[in-house]
Amino acid sequence: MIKQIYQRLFDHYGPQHWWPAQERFEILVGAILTQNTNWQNVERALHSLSLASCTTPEQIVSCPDQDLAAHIRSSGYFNVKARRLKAFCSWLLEQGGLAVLDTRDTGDLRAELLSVHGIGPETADDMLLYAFERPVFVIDAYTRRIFSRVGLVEEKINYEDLQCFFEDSLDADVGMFNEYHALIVRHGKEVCRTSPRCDTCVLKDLCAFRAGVEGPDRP
DNA sequence: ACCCAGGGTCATA
DNA sequence: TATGACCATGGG
Repeated sequence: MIKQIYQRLFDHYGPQHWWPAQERFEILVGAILTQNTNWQNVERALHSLSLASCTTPEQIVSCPDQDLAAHIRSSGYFNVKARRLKAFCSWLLEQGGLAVLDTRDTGDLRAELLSVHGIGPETADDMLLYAFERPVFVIDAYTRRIFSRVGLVEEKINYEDLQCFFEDSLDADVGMFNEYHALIVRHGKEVCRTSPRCDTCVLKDLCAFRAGVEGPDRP
């Protein structure tokens, strides 16, 4: 069923070409900036960082807090995210850079990322999948919403359990994990929002909701 | 005027 | 361990 849903989303939306960034470090920065934030606002912040020549770990750690916060202003939570960016960049530098981290075991790397201030499970997994190209399935609010709505998992399922649900059901394929998560976000943005609009949904027949009619076991 | 967005931390009970 | 407050901009 999980593979069939992937096929349907892919057939309907096509390839999403994620992560929308050019350099690996930009992916890592974007993963922090996009926390609970629209990607369009993140792009402005990334552009602003670029204009300010604040595009390397060294430049970010040496940038005054006030200035860094100003550069990423458009991405929201700018004081919080400025501190998180600095924490991540100083960690990255003390680890010896990306090339060193590339040699690390995926499980160890994930645990170390989670130990950095401001990096939680989703941000860590974004980094692991899209920047380190490890076969880790990214979970987000859309994933939980879509897959509980089609009745495959409980609505309150926790992050790790939902992640295992995907990773146990699918081949560990980085390219497919990349596309699947991107498709879930795309689908979530277009159709499956907080209030169901299943009339135009590709997963219409699977969803507990129907257009204008509630499912029998749903409030 | 509302609600939401590609979360995470910290303080409380 | 489990909720709730908090962070904050920009678009619909």
